[in-house]
Amino acid sequence: MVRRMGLDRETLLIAAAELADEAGLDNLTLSALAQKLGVRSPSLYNHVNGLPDLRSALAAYCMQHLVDLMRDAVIGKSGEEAILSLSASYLAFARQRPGLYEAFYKIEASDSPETTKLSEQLLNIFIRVLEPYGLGEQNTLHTIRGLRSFLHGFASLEQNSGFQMKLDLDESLHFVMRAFLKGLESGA
Amino acid sequence: MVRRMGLDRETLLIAAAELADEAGLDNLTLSALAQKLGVRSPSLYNHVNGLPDLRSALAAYCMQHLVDLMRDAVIGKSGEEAILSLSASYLAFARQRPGLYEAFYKIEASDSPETTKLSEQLLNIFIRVLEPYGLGEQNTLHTIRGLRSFLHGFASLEQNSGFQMKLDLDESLHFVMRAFLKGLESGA
DNA sequence: TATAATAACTAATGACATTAGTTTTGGCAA
DNA sequence: TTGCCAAAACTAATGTCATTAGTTATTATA
Repeated sequence: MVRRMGLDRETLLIAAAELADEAGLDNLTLSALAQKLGVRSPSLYNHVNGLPDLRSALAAYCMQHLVDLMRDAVIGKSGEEAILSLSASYLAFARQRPGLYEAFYKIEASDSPETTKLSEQLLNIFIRVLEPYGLGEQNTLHTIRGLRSFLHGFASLEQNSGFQMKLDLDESLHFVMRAFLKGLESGA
Repeated sequence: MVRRMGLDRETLLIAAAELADEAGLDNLTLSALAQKLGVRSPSLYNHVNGLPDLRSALAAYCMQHLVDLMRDAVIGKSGEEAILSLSASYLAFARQRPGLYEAFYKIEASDSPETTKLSEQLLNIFIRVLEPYGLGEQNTLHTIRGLRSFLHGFASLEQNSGFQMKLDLDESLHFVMRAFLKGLESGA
């Protein structure tokens, strides 16, 4: 049952992610990808349903990375330490894989069962990590929205050179996160 | 010196912004814009230096709106009230003009003297509004990075249907902002 | 009214994505 | 080993873009 010859979806995705990281998601074209893979571009349609499907697949691929990374980041940690570790990992990933991260946040809308499932897994990590704060259901969800917004916004501004100031990025992250968590503790 | 006939840059930008709002920035093509304006697409080059220039001009146009809006939002207000008002205005704008907002954050890098100037104006509004908190220079800048990240991330997730949960968006905004500001007050 | 500048136009090119139809190839059953 | 079938590659063609070059029309002003 296993095809030995030619491409498979996995290697195609890996190459696509590399291209996106190198040149930006906008420059990930089927032409360029085909060329990188030593193939004519219509051949890619045997593995991927056009450019939209490729981008959606990249988003899922990215989310899978993020889930693994973030689970790893909180092992053996709890409370503030866990949240800070998780945040730092998130931003480090966005820095290392800018094109892949771009694919993730330019889809975001759960456009496939796979991304929906991964979204839930991400959500659950946040919920678990916030348990020690005892915020209650509603406020936990508000808090998660806050954390996701902040992390995504920070990553996005970083990518688009939105931070011009000569000021250490990690210090900014740390300062802001500590302030927010302190506000949470003091009972919002 | 004033040309009476035909297009000018202003009406072109307004039409472009409308198109972007209706169909998303990706679907703002020179073809579509020309058609909307009753003109052939090469004619647009008399007013705009290709698509990249158009998008950059839209970004500046958006920033000008934002500066005006945010200045207006804090008139007669100070402290927490001013910051909450400013945040709400920012998000309201992103909701109302999604395509225009997209142009803004997909450029962001100060790619022209105009956007650089507008960036500084935006920055100064934040600085002024944070003065009552007496955070000192460094921490003020960290805080501004936090606010910008959060607001941008929130707007971006909202636009990409990143918030699936049945949970009021304005309440999330309010909860998160209050927690953060509380954390700031308690001396980070 | 004639001229110079401006802004529209047509035509052409090249990069894409995508589709249809054809050929090649490799696993598997006889 | 041989022949078949399905998968995956290919070529050819189409249509949509952005962009450039070169041409025509129009308007303000001298």
